[in-house]
Amino acid sequence: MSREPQRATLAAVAREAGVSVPTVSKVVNGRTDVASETRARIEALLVRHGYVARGQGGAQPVSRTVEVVFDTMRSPNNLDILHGALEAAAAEPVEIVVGTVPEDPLGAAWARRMSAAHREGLILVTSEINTQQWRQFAEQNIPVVTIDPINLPGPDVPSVGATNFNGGMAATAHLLDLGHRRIGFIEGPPGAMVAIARLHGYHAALSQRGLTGDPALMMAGPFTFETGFSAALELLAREPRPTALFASNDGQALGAIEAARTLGLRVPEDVSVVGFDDINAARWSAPPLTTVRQPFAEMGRVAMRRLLRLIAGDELASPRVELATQLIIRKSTAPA
Amino acid sequence: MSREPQRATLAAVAREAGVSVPTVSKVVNGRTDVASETRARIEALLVRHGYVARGQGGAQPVSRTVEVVFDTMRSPNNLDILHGALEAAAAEPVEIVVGTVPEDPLGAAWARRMSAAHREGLILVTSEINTQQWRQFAEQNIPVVTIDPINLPGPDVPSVGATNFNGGMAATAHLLDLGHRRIGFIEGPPGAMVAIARLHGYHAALSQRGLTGDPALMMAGPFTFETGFSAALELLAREPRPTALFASNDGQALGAIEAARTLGLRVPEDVSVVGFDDINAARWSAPPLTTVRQPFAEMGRVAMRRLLRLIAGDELASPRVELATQLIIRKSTAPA
DNA sequence: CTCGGGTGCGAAAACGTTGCGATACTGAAT
DNA sequence: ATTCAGTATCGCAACGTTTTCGCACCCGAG
Repeated sequence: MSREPQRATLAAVAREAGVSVPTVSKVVNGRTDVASETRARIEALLVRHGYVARGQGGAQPVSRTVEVVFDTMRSPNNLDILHGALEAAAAEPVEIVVGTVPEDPLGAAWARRMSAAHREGLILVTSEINTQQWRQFAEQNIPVVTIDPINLPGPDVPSVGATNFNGGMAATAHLLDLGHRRIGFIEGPPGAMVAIARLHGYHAALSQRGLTGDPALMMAGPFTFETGFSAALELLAREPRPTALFASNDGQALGAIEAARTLGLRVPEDVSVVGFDDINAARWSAPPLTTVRQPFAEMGRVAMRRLLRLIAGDELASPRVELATQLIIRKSTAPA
Repeated sequence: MSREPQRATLAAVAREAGVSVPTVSKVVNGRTDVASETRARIEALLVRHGYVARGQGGAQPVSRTVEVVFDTMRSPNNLDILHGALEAAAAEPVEIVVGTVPEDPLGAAWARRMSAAHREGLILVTSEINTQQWRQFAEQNIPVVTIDPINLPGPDVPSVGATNFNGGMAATAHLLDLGHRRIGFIEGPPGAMVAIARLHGYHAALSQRGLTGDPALMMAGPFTFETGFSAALELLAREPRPTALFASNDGQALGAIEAARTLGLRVPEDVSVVGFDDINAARWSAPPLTTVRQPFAEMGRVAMRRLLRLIAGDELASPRVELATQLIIRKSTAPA
């Protein structure tokens, strides 16, 4: 076994600075008989070694942690969310424990475990939260902030999301402006709030121009490439063929582009495609995908900041915050 | 392993920790007269032995944590690595604190902070580690496992990677088998070990057939789409034009495809393109990218399992482990 | 009584502080 | 140029303080 772990000590600093222990001590105590150049060098090393005076070591720098829980580790969006959350947490500083939704999210064990581990709060990403869980965390005094909750949480549950409705409207309006009238819509998984909001944005943009969506131009499924592919195959077989497709996320949209290619249709000449999220692959696809950008990193930042405020005991003026989405027009859309 | 018939006892923990029974007792009872380093060591052993106080049967869930530190939160590979690490950690169970490389990674403060926070180990992803840091963590008795370290770490530093050399060879051999002879190579950032290994695999495959790489067909740069784009623009302007490009990662490869398109060249009819990593976007690109798959999730799993073994006090038979890469042939390569 | 565990206390080590002297350097007087 | 007093800088050694940990002893259950 190697030797004991050692904490910051004057001797270590002295050795590295090439001076004696007393000299370092004099720097710490603000004595004057140290050359300013030596003093500067030692002070830098003191910081680097994280030296703390022995007496006041009692104020234990107990590390603070919050937990960030994802429903899945597969969505690339989650990395950006985590990135933003990390940035915001670094300012406090608070550390982040990552996890996935536990096996039995309904039991009280989850909240108790977090309490026992001294987690100060929880950010729940694209997951479900029901009133029972919410109460359990409240009982343990653990604030919870959700990001894009799957279900519609209670009105008290703080949540951070994006303007999915506006984004859906903007994308649809963009297609309408280009002259498209038959716009196929690939819905997200049934019940997911973000998907529902996008769908309603689609409808809202249509009805704003006195149009109504054709139920025959709707397909639903999970947020996957495969869903987009198969849904687009069906939608593009409708007569008359839709001239544009709006997919509920980028994975679906890229699948739709692939489906169009399979059918011998050119994007955007024969059919325009719009996605949602603006993942990396959207920028790199052929053609580059017109899509609605979600500010994932910013959502992570905001969620963390709100959680930290809740931990500090502040009240949130509004439990729900929606960050602006932005329509990014690339090459997958063209006039009808 | 020796027999462990008895319930965990203070004496056993004390013996293994090299302290007296009373000292362990003091840790259990939260006395203050125990050095924090000693306390951390004993606490870890208590958890590992599954010690439960005599009176209360209920096992108190003391949370154990390890830290996973990334150099950047932008690489999509990192999410898969984290995913695998989480799976392996869940089995123990151990929780994962994520972080990024601190401002001053050279100072001893990092190791000391981790020790103070009772982190039991560290996984360092695509980062640099030098002898000094390695010693500092060793001094704190914090095992470190690296994943794809940027530099060539000391021979003692445990590291997990992929067979980058073999992958580079396999991809190049694939192109050679298709009849390509002028194969442009887009290198990774200078100094990165993974990039160097891929480059050498390329050279090895060439020389195996008695060929040598043309220095005029080499371009280097970061692992980005933009690097791939601009490098490919230059490479494809060479005379005679290379019939294939091998990029050191998928981002570069997708940039190269875009560059080919810009020049009016068809992929794969006019130029074949191979990437490295097999990110999602590779499957979804047009055409789908032939690439060398790295088992990122598996790398995360293996790294975590090795770290947990080091924490348990086991020795690793071999500090370096390379997991197999796999050539995924899609549609971006064709006969010359 | 034995075994597992808890605790007061003392000793030793670790850590930091301080007085003082050694050394080098400066600048002015010789 | 040399000397020499003055000063800045820093280490030595001794000292004071706190931390740490085991010994010895205690308790309670079986």
